[in-house]
Amino acid sequence: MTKINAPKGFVDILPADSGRWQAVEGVARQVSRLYHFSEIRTPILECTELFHRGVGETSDIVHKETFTFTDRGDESMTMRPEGTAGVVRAAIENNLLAQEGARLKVYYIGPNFRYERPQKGRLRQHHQFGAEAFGIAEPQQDVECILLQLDFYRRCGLKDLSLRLNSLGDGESKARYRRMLQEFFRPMASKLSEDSQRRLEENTLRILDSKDPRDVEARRGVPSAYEALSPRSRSHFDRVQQLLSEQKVDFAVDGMLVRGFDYYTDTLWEVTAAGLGSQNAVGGGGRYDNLVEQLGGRPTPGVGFGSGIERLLLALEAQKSVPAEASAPLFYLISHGPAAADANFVLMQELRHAGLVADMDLSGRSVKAQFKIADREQAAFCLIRGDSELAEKTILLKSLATGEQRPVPVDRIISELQAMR
RNA sequence: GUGGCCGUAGCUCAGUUGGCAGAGCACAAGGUUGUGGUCCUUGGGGUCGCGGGUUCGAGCCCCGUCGGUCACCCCA
Repeated sequence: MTKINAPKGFVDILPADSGRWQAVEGVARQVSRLYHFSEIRTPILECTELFHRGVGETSDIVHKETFTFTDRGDESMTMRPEGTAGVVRAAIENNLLAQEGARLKVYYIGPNFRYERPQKGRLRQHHQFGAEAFGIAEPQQDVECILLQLDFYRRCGLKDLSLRLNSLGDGESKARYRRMLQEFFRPMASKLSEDSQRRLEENTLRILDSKDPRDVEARRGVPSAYEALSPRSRSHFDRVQQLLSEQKVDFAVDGMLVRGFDYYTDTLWEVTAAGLGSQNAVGGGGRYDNLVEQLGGRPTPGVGFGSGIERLLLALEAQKSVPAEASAPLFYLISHGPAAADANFVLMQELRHAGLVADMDLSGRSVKAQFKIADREQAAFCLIRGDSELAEKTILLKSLATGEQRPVPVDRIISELQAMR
């Protein structure tokens, strides 16, 4: 039989790693609760139309990176490439934003799918912790989302991160800036990279964050987005910065920061971290005041972020602070002979019912082998029984840390163990 | 979609001008007839990614292919 592998860019999260995932997810849930965001779980599969209307036809993510297929009913379906569009769809569909003045603060943890070539920090299935806040257009809401995201990193122990901020303004400001850029770049179009020459008409803003040296050179003296901002967008962005400063948050305004979704308006931000390789963004977000209306809801402002779990774990690993969930001590039962093994199998279940983590060998291995397993599994204590203990109605309690052992009457063993837990 | 690098034991890797496929770790048994970690002995493990070609002979050379990885594009 030929071996079957996971699809390219899809990876297993193995027992050796799942503790780290649980730790990080635990922090996400805890910090979300503190900021009074509630969990929402939306489907992984959505109608393709949602992402075309939401994320945008011209964005690369929808244009060439979606897992899209036709289902048995001839409907075009797409594995979600990001979290926001589905959340907005769900909020509209379930009338969570139907009332005037409706507010909604939600978070999610789950997988996203993008058909790309894998590299360090990039997979075809990756996981994000994200949060979205609807109904508040004030800059305070942008800042609350940023603070939530940074607090998440802080509680995970992530150091060495930097927050970059930009504003492309509302729809009119964005269109104005786009025209300014086209006028700026057109006279020197031939000096741009091939990609950027194409972008000039289709996706002008993207020229700003190109890494190609020719583009870096060409955009010297390029007008900043701030110049194109409407007075309202300008004061919104100023206020966001002011509020962040009041919170003593370090940030840098980066006029070259552009993000991949078409729906962003006004504020957008990105957090980068050390140790991630070339793909160094650990999370990013922004405001999307037109998205709810675009997807058929009542006009409702929104702002939120998404943060990559894999990249966070990579960054934590690089800085050598590996999160781990505190684990309860393991009690490993050791049997000499089949009669003791039978008795221990019964006792093991009593330990578990008493809330103690217990395990034992079920394959009749030698006592020595059982001890080796207990050691490998990092058991805290061994409970040892043979014929003589059975006769005396005792069991030996041995600490694997100190090597000390003493007999304990079987009918008192559970209360003894609970006392030292 | 494009480019660089890498595929040999469960893991990390050696393998000389083409000449009997190896080491360390891990795993198993024993040293100790009822006691782990350290130590010693022994043992099981291989389609050298796959398919062709050159050759008396290929892990090694050539062609193709698949997979992995890093980078570009783009993004978490």
